Amino acid sequence: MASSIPPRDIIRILEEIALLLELKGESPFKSLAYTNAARKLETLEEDLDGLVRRGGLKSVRGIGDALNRKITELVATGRLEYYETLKASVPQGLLEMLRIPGLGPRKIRALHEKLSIGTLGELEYACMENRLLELPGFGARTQQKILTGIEHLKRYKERHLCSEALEAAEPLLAELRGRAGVVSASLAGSLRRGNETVRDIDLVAASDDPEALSKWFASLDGVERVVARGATKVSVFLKAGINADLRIVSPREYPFALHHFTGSREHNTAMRGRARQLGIRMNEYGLFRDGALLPCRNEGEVFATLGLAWVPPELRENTGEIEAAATGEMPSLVQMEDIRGVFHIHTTASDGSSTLEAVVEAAKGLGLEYIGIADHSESAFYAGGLTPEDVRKQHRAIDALNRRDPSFRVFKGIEADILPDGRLDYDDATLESFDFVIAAVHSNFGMGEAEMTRRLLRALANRHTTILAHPTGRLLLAREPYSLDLERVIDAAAEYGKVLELNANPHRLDLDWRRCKYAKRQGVRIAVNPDAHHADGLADMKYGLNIARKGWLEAPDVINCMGMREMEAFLARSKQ
DNA sequence: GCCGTTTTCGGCCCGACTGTTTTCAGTCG
Repeated sequence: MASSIPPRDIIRILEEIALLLELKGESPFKSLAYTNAARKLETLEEDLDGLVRRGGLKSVRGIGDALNRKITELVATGRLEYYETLKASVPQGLLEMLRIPGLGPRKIRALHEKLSIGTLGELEYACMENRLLELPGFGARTQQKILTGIEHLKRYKERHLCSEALEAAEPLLAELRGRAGVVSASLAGSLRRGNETVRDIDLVAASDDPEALSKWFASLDGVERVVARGATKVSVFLKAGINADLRIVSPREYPFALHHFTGSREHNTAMRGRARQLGIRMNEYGLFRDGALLPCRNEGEVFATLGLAWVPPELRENTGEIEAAATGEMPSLVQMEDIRGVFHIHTTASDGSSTLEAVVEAAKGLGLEYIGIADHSESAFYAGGLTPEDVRKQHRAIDALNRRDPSFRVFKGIEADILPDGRLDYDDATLESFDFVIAAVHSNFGMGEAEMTRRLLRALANRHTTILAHPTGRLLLAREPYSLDLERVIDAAAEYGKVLELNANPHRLDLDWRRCKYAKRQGVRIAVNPDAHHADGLADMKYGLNIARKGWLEAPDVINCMGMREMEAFLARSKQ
């Protein structure tokens, strides 16, 4: 029984059912059950097909009889009759309307039932004719807000790369921290949790004069307009094209608020559940036993009060971090200071814009001990791929550099195209001449799952392959991953002792953090690679490190943490 | 739709803000 549908489509369908149920006015708890189930599947560590086959789905907490049947039907047939019937009974436009801020399922239902509005276009037109004013609960401001929201949907995407959000958020945070009267301030939300894409910027600040701070924040230079402003919360839309929410709390409340607004919601719910077991009520204002506050000076004490070790924000997704914090098994996550060298760097020899010498200097400036050059291979003519003659020339240049400075090592590598049949695009003699080979798919993305998986398995089986680059080929917010059986690819990497790349470019961040834990458990090591096309691109390592941490990786899991000598031995060994 | 050391029925996290009301419903996180 091979699945005809990728797990991410099943997750999407469950999420859509949740929204459709809300739009139909069904019990919000029923809708929540679907959202929770989607969430469970998303963080499932076992292969979904296998789980369904052995009937283990039902043992997943949050999946009962009904969801078990529905997910099984999806896996087996690729379709779900319940979903199709449900979908057909709700106009597609209503789903789109959920993306308008201030419009939720109930208001949308009213619009549909009372004014027969079924599309965004109809909604916009009705607003312009002032027809929303007829409805109870709607007024002129709501109507204007909806019009603005529609305008927005047209102008901006709803999600942002973490890199872009950070670029907008960091100056705000710096201004906040520099402001007199601000005792503490921090990023919060998905940005603090290190997610690859975010919806908005969340900030938390401690101050004894919230009114003044809120007013000042709303008037900052980067603010295009104020969305909402109350005593404890300011929401602004930035000129950078992203929303920023600032929560202002008292210094006493700060640790609790920081934890609360960092989330994730799933993590918070689980934390509250744990608190309740201990007879403690938990909310953004504090931990309370019998109504009395249990004071905490920082987040660490909040966790400690619940008998937990501090959980790094990246892990707060309720995927086992609370259990680990309870049993003293919290991983010691990899950090920038552990990084001794980086691979996957392009130079002017192919499509990079910095010379070999420039990237070497940049890497030394960052305190690295070694780098691995990996320009494109011959069949990547779009990127100026290297002919075997170009390769020999580059190797002579690298040898000269290594002779000049024995304290820093430049490894000779290549980003070799994986041809559609899974072969690498150089002959054995050329492949043999590199210290390492990064195998990568850059063409024929559209092949089916079985064929793509075979292609990657063959590339991994190649004795010259050291690292598999950007394993799924996704471009965040732009291109879906190619279809492949990633579990099998990870398993094969484990079997052949190959390294998987965690591409640190903020557009990729591929391998996905949700799969890192599985790779780690299979014993696969990860290379966090900047895929730099310019010396400045080395700075992208910070995004890759975020994701590695989010994937529970520790220094021994990441090959970049090896020192130069250890790396020389490792590469020599992997060539045999 | 899920779940159970108080429960197989009756809960399901909960508080702030907005806009429309004149005490509250809807939305959001």
